[in-house]
Formats: sequence, C-alpha cells, structure tokens
Amino acid sequence: MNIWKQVKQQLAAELNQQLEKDIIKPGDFILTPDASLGDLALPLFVLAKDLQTSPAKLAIDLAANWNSDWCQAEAAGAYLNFRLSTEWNKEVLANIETGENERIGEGQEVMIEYSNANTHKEYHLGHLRNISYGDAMGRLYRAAGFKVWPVSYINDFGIHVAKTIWALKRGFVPMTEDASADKGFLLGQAYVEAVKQLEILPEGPAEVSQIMQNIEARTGEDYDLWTTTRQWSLDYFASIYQELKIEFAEHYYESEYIEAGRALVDELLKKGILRESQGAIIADLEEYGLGVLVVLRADGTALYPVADLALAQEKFRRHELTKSLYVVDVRQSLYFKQLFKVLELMGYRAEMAHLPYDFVKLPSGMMSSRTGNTISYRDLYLKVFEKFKNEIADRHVDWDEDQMIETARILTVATLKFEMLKVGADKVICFDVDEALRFDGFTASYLEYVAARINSVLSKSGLETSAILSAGGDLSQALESRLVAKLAQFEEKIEQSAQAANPSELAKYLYELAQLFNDYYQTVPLLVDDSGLRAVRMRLLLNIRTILQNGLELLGIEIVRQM
RNA sequence: GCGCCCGUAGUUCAAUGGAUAGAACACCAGACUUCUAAUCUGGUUAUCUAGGUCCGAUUCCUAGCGGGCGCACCA
Repeated sequence: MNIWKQVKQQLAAELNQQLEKDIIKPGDFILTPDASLGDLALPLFVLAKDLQTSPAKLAIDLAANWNSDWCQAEAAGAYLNFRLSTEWNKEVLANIETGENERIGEGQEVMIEYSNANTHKEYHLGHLRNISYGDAMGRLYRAAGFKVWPVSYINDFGIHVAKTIWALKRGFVPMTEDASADKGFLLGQAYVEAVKQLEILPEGPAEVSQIMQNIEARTGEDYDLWTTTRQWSLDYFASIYQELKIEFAEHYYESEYIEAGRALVDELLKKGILRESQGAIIADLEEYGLGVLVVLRADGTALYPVADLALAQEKFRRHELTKSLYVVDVRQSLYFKQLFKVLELMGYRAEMAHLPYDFVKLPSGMMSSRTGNTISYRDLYLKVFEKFKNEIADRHVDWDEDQMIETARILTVATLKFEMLKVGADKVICFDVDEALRFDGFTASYLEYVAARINSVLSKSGLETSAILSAGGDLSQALESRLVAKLAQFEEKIEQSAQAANPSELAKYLYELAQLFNDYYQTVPLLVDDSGLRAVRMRLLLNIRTILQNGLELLGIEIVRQM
C-alpha cells in the first residue's frame, strides 16, 4: 500500500470535485522545497491557463473553498500548499506496520545476469560495483512482486585463461598450498605477471596459443590444469559471494555454451540471419544502424556472441521470462543492442535490456587487470575490515571476539556495497580508498549508527513491542511530522529507484531519513516521563528502524544491532 | 569520421520542467553531569559557452568547447 500515492489521489479527487472537472492528476503534485511550506504542493500555472485565470488568484480561490480536516490547504503565490494533520501521522505508522506493498510484477518472471567475472583473473572493484548493482536491482524487482532469477555468467574460457596458465607453468608466480580461495586470489596476480612477461619473452605468444589449443581440445595436461585452476577461481568467487551474502539461482559458464553456440551459428547461417564476410561469420546489422557483429573469426575460432546467443536460448528454454536483464559495463552498450537484435531476428519477443553502469576508476587512473592497476576486492575488504575492527575494539572493550568480528563484517560489507550504490549508475566512480574508510557523512556507517542508536533507545525504554505498537499519544513536534512524511515516501522511492534502475535514489532517501532522525534525537528528548508520549515516540523510532532496515535490505545491506 | 555518456561549490556527488540549485568531504567556530559525540549547530563557495522552446530550464532542442567510452575478427 503506497500511502503517499493515496494522499495524492485523495487531494486530486477533492480538488477535481471542487472544480467540477477532472483535470488534476495525482502526478501533478510535487514535494515542497521546504517543510515550512507544508508537505505537498500543486503548481497552478497550467491549470490557471486552462481555466483562464491567474495562478495566484486560482490558488487563493482553491484555498478558500478547501474544507477537509485531514489536510490544510494554503495559497502561496502560484502554488497551493498542503499540510497534513498530525492525526495523519498515526495512519502512516499503522500503514508501515501492516507491511503490505504494491506488487506490480505479480506473475512475471525476470532473469537478471550479473557478476560476469572472468576466472583466472583478479576480482576487483569493477566486479564489486557490478555485483552490488545487480543484486540491488534483483531485490528491487523482487520487492515489486516479480519472480526473480539472479544468475551469474562466468567467462572461464578466453585467451586470458591460457595466459594465466602459461604464467603458472613457467613459474612466474609461486603457488602456495593454502586454501583454494587463496589460490584463486593468486591467479589474478599470475595473469598480471603473464601480461608483463609476454611483452618480454618472444616465445611467449606461441606458447600461450598452444596452451589455448590444448585447453580447447579438452584433453591432456593443460586441460587438466585448466580444470583445476578454474575450480580455484570458482571457489574464490563463491567465498566472495558468501561474504557479501549474495546468492545466485543459477550459474552459467562460457565453456559450457560454446559447443551449442557453434551449432546455433550453423543454423543461423542457413536461416540467413548470419552470413560470411571477409572470411569471418557476421551478423550484418547495418540496416538497423547497429553496424556489424563478428561472431566467428576468419580462422574459425569463436567470439563472445557465440556462447552468449546459446546462453540466451537456454535461459528462455528453462524459464518463462517476461524480462531478461544483463548487468554489464556501459562500454558494451552497442554489443548488447546487437545481441538483442539478433535474438529478435531469431524470434524472441521477451523484453531484453542491458542495465549499464559506468566503470570504477582510481585517482591514479583507469583500472586495468592487464596492467595490474587495480584494487582487488580482497585487499579492499581487509583494509576496511581492519579499520572497523580497530574502531570497535577502542569503543567496546567489553565485547568478545565473535561480536567484534561479526559487527565489523556487517559494517565492512555495508560500506563496500554502499560506496558502489550511492552514486548514480551512469556516473564514473572515482574510488578513493581513504574516502571509503571514513565513517561520517554520506556513508553506510552513518545509517548503521542510526539503527544502533534506535535499538539502544528502544531497549532502554522498558516497553514491550506490543505496548509500543498500540501507543496512542500524539506526534505533534514539527520534526516528528517531517519524519513521518519522509517515512510515507518510502514506497514511492522504491518504485522510482526500480523504474530508473537506480538504487542510488533509495540510498539517498535513506540517508536523508537518517539525517532527520539524528536531528530529532539531538533536539527532542525521547525517553520522557509521560508514558503515553514516550510510547508513541518509541513507535516512531520502531518505524524508522523498519524503513531503514527494509531499505538497506533492498541494497543488500544488513543492519547491526550495536556499534 | 560516426555514435553513446558526462560537464553543477576547492573535491566527490544531488535536484519526475517548478518556489531561495541541495548534501557530504575539506576549512573555521561551537555543543557530551542528560537517551551511543561513529552525533549535532553555525559560517564561506557552483549550474562549460552561445542560441532556442516554455509562465518557468541544471533538466528539453540546436551548435560549439572540454572529458570519457564505443564503432570487423578484445571480452
């Protein structure tokens, strides 16, 4: 139930009745720029023109004839401002407490592919942005009632694999006998070393090429080495997913779709969707303004679309999808337009969309796993984790080790994800480690701190949840009304974030809510002697925590109990 | 050359075509005998340029400037 939308509908209905026309729509209302002006506003410029009067005069007329108690109307220049009564506050809280929300996606299935990492390479910040974004989008769709299939697609078969294996065979990077997750991490370093050595050793390229052929033959020593090292990477990825609490319904691997892809290419050649050109096999999409997509090289080896086409086919075969989404770097925008066009020509009609996001760069320049100018996920995680752990140790000498570690883990994951999600997907993130290690300002820590503060106050209130929920006192402070109005906007924010495919809107909303709370906490005493007042304030806090918790959950972030 | 994205405060980012362009960081000055100071309060600073549409443009259109990224055998 979207209460803010209900309010807009109600206002529109009452105004239309007053005017005896059906011209005001719920979408015409805007938020006031300042709380002193009220909660909602209606700009009257267009309406005044239709009614052949001036906006200011219309505002005065409408305000004069307004006679509803639940909401006050006031003319302010060309705007009609509305202020909701304090009575309304409790309705909002009751609405949140019932926990129902709109489910526009009921009965629809959406597949969302993300975390398209490469085995035998480092898992770095770029992947962190991808997985955080993909996970959040999946959660937003799920909240809207869709059946969501989060899937990962792992590229385990490119030339980069051969390079890494070459580096291992040549002993450029010593492999330890530690857990395989560590080996997965070391593979990333092996790859960087391979790229370096390939520029030095003249015999390198030929050796790598031979290894690639051996792997593709799927037999022999190099193939066995591929199987083993591939598993190291997969175990490493799995450990990261577990750490981030991100779960996939299915995992797809490029190596498993190349063969089917080749058969598909033959079929599409016969159908005339693909054709031969300059020795290569292409999809000629010039007539759609999409240029040319090369599918097979002139030497017959497969390019990326081969597996991708077969994979898409498999996805549609397995599930009745209404939407199929791909969370991939913005640089592949053209590629996805081409891929979707070919799939359309093949007869697929489901909605297919690329959810692009811009890359993560460092103050030192572009990240590149080839040159090694990256921040690995693991290094960053450990750095942030250490900082939190030290901070907790300073503040809570009485905590045991388990509590410290668990809290630091939650805060670390929250920080990593929040840093990736708080910026619009269309923006390049210039990642500054020192910035990310901050605990103040627009950070996950700020939000977590509010949750912890609320928990603390609630437990000191001495009230049972049932007593809090049935509290009947009045929330009459201006800050309380602002907080409630903010809470009421939650559903709408979710909808907007989902529609714009932009979790940063939700992140920003939650931050603003937290700011309001801290202001409230600072200025208004909460644990007051008046038991009715105390109870209703606790009720407000409980609701703030609910929204904070639910909102952060949509971003894939857990809240701490204490910090 | 063609296409896509981005140009907002010293920096990093906000603003479904609406009221005085908001935050955060940094900097300066304050607030814990009282619910967690990982907090709060106050102070200084900005829409790349030129046109156009509109009652109203950071937002939409055109041209230019600046940056990034794509565009036939990378993924």
